[in-house]
Order: sequence, then structure tokens, then C-alpha cells
Amino acid sequence: MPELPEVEVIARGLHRSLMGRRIESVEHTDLTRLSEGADTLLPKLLGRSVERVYRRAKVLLMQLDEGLVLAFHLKMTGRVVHGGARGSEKHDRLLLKLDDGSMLSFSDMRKFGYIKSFGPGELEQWDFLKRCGPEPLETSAKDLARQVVKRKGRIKSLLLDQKVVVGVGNIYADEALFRAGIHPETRGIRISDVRAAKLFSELQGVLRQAISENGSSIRNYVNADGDAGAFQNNFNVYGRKGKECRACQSLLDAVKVGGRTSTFCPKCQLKQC
DNA sequence: CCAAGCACCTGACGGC
DNA sequence: TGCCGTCAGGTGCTTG
Repeated sequence: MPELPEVEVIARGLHRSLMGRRIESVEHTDLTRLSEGADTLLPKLLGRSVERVYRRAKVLLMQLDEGLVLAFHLKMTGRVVHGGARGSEKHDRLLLKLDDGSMLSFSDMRKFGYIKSFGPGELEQWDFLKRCGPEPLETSAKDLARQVVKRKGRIKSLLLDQKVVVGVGNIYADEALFRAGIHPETRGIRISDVRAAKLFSELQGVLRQAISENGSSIRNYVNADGDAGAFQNNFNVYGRKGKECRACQSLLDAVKVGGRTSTFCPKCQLKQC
């Protein structure tokens, strides 16, 4: 579900509300298909305190005491929400009670998401993170551009490739391509260095703006407090097929690129093969 | 190594 | 009302 801005907003919210909280009990688990069984995960959690919550790529990371780190990948429909006491709900996978009586829940309708735990020094050895490319907001647009201008793949797929750049999903890839005036099917190798740098500069802008507006809510996303984001009101193309381009009033079109719907303006984003 | 396509899962929605 | 196809914010595996 969430892309970089949504995970970042969740991480900041949880960091504020969970710092110093201790896990008192596990109220509910459905860890079927999660990477770790309840028998090994749950004993590690009891009595641990939260020291820091942060994000790397699209992964939410919770640093606990004794060097333990919990990693949450939300995939398409995962949620991590902190709030008042409540009973378990249909898609809850893990429900923790904290020492102030509040609850932390991880739920995921489609069950693509997962939780992994890491002991001291183990997080750095995690293959998933080792394979990840640069963070888009901590790398210059020029350096990011180098990753795509030699590649034969279509630019939309390259933006979604976490080895090229992390954190970008279907929404922000389409929005960045629109802002840069690049057709999603354009081959990386057909894009000049200057236009590729412009693309990543626009990507950085759209990601920053989305974070400042609490992320985008299409159907499932809510932040750590259970509130929806607002950036979906600023979409230029995502989910707007058949509507008028905000820049030129042409009707927006959509194609499948790498199996993902890619919405674009046929006039503002000319195809260059 | 790179590019592309399908698999994983549940639910919402539109057409008949 | 119900059945069927299609679609959904991501990634992993397999195939050329």
C-alpha cells in the first residue's frame, strides 16, 4: 500500500507516540504466513521498550531496547496504527498492549505484508536492505539520473525498481513522470542526462509535498493515528484516466507498463520510444 | 546482469 | 440478488 511518503508519515507519528513505551502484553496474533512464527517472535517482544521508529525504503523500522529491531513491510494494504484500547478486528495480524494502556496494531487485509525481527547487528545483514538502492531524498537528482540513462527498460518500470531508487511506487512514479513531461513507456536510454535529472528533481518535489500533506489515501492508507492523508487531492494523473489534464485539458490516457497501470497526458508526455 | 510476466491474497465494483 | 471479470498503493520468483 504505502510508498515512501506514507511510511515516512507513519514512522514520524509512531516515533512521537511510542518513544519510551513498553510492550506489556500481546492481545492477538495471526502470524500465519508471516516470516516468523508466534513462538519465536512473541517472547522477544514482551517487556521491550521502544527507542526509535524510522523508515528505510518502504520498510517501517522500530528500534527496541536490547538491540532488537522490528521491521514492518506493509506491501499493498498493511497498516500500523497506535490508539486507545480496543479488541481485535478482522484483519489484525498483531495487537500489542503498551504500558500506558494504548494499543499498537498491525493489520493487513491481503496478507502480503510481514514483520521480521532482528537482533543486535543483524539488520545490516538483511538481504532486502542490502539489495536496496539509494534513498531519493538523500541523494542528488543528478546521481539518481545516472541509474536510469544507461538502461533499456521503460522508465516507469525503472522508477518502480527498488535497486534504482527506493520508496517509489505506482502513484509517485506516475506523478513524477507527468511533472517531468516524460511518457511512462520511454526507454531509460532514450532520456538525456538533463531530462533524467529533471525527472528525479520532480520526484523529490512530489515526495516532499506528499509527506507534508500526510501522504495519499486511496482506500486503505491511514497514518499512525488512524487519519487519512490529503495528497490524493493534488494528483495530476494517478487515478484520473479519462479526466482532463490540469495543464492542457487533453483527456488523460492509461497504459500497462510492467503490469502496472500508468496514467499520463498524451500531449504533455510525448512518447519518445 | 537485465527485462518482463506472473504469483501471492482479499475485497470492492461494474456488467449482465 | 448473484456470479464473473477486473482492478488495487508491492515485491519475489521464473523465464528468456
